[in-house]
Amino acid sequence: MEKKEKDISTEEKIKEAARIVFTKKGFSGTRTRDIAEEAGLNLALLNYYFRSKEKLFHIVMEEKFEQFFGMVIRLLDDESTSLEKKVTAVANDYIDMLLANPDLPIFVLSEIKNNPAHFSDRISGRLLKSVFFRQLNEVRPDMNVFHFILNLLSMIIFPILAQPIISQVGAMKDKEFKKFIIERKKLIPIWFNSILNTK
Amino acid sequence: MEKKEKDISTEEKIKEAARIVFTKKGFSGTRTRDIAEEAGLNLALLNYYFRSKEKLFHIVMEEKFEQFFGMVIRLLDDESTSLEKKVTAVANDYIDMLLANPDLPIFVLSEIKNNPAHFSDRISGRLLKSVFFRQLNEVRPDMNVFHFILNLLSMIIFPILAQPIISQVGAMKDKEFKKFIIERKKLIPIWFNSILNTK
DNA sequence: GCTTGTTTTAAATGATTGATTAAATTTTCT
DNA sequence: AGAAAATTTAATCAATCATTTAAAACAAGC
Repeated sequence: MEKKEKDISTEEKIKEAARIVFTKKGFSGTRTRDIAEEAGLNLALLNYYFRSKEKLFHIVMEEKFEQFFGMVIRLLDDESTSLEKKVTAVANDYIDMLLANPDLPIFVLSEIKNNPAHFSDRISGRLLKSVFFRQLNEVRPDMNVFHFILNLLSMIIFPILAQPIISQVGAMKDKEFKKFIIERKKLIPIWFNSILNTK
Repeated sequence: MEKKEKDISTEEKIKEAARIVFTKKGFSGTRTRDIAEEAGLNLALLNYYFRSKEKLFHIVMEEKFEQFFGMVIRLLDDESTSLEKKVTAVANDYIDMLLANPDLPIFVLSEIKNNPAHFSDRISGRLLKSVFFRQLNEVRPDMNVFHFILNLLSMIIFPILAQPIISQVGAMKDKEFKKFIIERKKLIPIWFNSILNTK
């Protein structure tokens, strides 16, 4: 008759399992059975709580897109911090978040690619015209600011995307890789500055 | 009784269609029917010429991995060119190749991620210990060369991965984007040098 | 403890998809 | 032309998968 309180609700268990499996395997690589199994629940419960695989996916996807873009947008669209502070903040916080969620970038990039409509206007509107853009434009009015922002994001995100290759090549073990990425927190602001000061 | 010469063989038609569909949708997102349709051929022909979806995929995947890694390895493992020449060569040739094959990077990264075993030793062996690595190490013995090579590849590859986002955000139209990427052929060697000269 | 509404389970259903088959057609060689 | 081989087609199979159903288990209020 009424909602009972458990340690964690079935609905939330399903969502959590869906987050894990969808981000790891993508929409088409995920079977609803994988999610039920990951959640330790009966398969029919997925359709009982969420009407379909698509609906459940949509919920997870919106969350993940917000996670991927939200932090970087908030950090870059801050009136109160300087350009330099922004770069170090993004390098520090964003790298930490990506290390904790290594499946996130490829998931977001893949799913936007096979269905750009997923990318809500709510997010896209905030990406352009951030304070960061204005500040960059003051320092280098001669140049397309997209080059710089893409350089920054490239240097942060790409190594995370490339980790499976780096592992497979045997270049680094997982522990080493993490140290390597954390090193970049310090280095990226330095590199970014030298790029910025190159005329 | 014997192989006949046609304008293009059925086998090659299937392979070409498989290249297109697999690189666009990945293994799990591709239905064998999609490939047959793309090739304008009957579904049964796929299993007649290639024994299964997996086998056909494997052929395409090996080709694509070679395309993705082969060029950059050849350019970087050349005894006869200087470090600077290598950077400009990679920026020029690799960007051209990626512009012609925009689906390639995300395909390779995704498929290696969900099945690292796909990544053959033949390729992985060549990636490390290229001449480029040795040359970089001479210039900056104080620093992990992986930082530099990843910076270079990041700046080249990531914007291609991000194109669907850039389009969706409305930041650039397709023509603009291409011009933007081509601009980077000139800029990346400059940036890379300033990174390299930063102590 | 009985009723009522909710949650969970097991089983089934129907659609999709990779793979096979057998017959038909075309090509190749003599 | 005619036999043999290769290619193509349509029909079908078998497995997988998302979704539905119906009944069972459970909780809450009286």
